[in-house]
Amino acid sequence: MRNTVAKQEIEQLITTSEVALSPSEVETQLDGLCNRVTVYRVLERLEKEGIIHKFTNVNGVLKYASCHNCSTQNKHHHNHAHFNCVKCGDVTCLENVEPSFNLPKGYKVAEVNFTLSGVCPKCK
Amino acid sequence: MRNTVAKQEIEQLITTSEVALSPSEVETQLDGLCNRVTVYRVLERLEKEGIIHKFTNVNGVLKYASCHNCSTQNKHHHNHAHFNCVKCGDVTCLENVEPSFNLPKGYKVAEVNFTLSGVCPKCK
DNA sequence: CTATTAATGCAACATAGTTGCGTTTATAAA
DNA sequence: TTTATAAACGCAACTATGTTGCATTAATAG
Ligand SMILES: [Mn+2]
Ligand SMILES: [Mn+2]
Ligand SMILES: [Zn+2]
Ligand SMILES: [Zn+2]
Repeated sequence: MRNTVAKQEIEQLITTSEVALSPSEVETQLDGLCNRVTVYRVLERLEKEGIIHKFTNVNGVLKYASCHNCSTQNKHHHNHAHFNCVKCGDVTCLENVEPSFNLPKGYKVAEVNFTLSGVCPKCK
Repeated sequence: MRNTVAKQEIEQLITTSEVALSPSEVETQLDGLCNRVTVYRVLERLEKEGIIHKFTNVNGVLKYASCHNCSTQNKHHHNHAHFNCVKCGDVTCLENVEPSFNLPKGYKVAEVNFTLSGVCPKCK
């Protein structure tokens, strides 16, 4: 994995962001630093390295946020909730909120996507 | 709300389906009965009437499934889990699986999207 | 410094979903 | 039964999101 300018900038952007970002939001904030396609590819790379994680927002749009205890070795574990505020539009990780649930016999879970929408504390 | 052919067929299709359907899957199964745009519009109408409910699948694609205790009066309540089998591709409602979780103070939840992916009992 | 190949840019494509507008048709009133 | 009305529809055009192939550029190992 080469340490390119695009990679550095995008990593910086996401790890310092308070909110989760979509590829198009990343592209906008980079303001022409690199091509749209490169944004997608770099985000994919960063995810493989365990630096960021992705999830599908309530509306179906892909979002990325930084990881806290992941790496290429330690596989991603992101069963935590994500919250989408309908007022400010912010989408944030709720790292400490993990849903508990009981599946019927026979289901084997690989991935959990738990997304909430509503009003965040800032907008309340 | 007028009782059109397209509406009847689409309602039939979804309420008798064992799995949740995306607009394009509905379109395919209708085999040219109506326009693609009409599919989207009818699905929206059926949802407003409390006949079907929608959710965002793990991959971000919209899915619809029939409701069991909803109506225009009784608002939608669909906090139940949805399961996406990575082998057969089926997406199903797990009506009896509702996640429990504790949010930090100040969050007001409006919608819950809880989607699981993995292997279903049939494919195990 | 040079060779290798990962990473990039570009163009073209694919899929999902939306919008405006003129036409059709379900329904209720005459 | 006929007619008027607006809900529903079809079509075309558009936006957003994401992907792929291929030629070019540039990070890095030797
Ligand atoms: Mn997260
Ligand atoms: Mn359901
Ligand atoms: Zn907010
Ligand atoms: Zn299956």
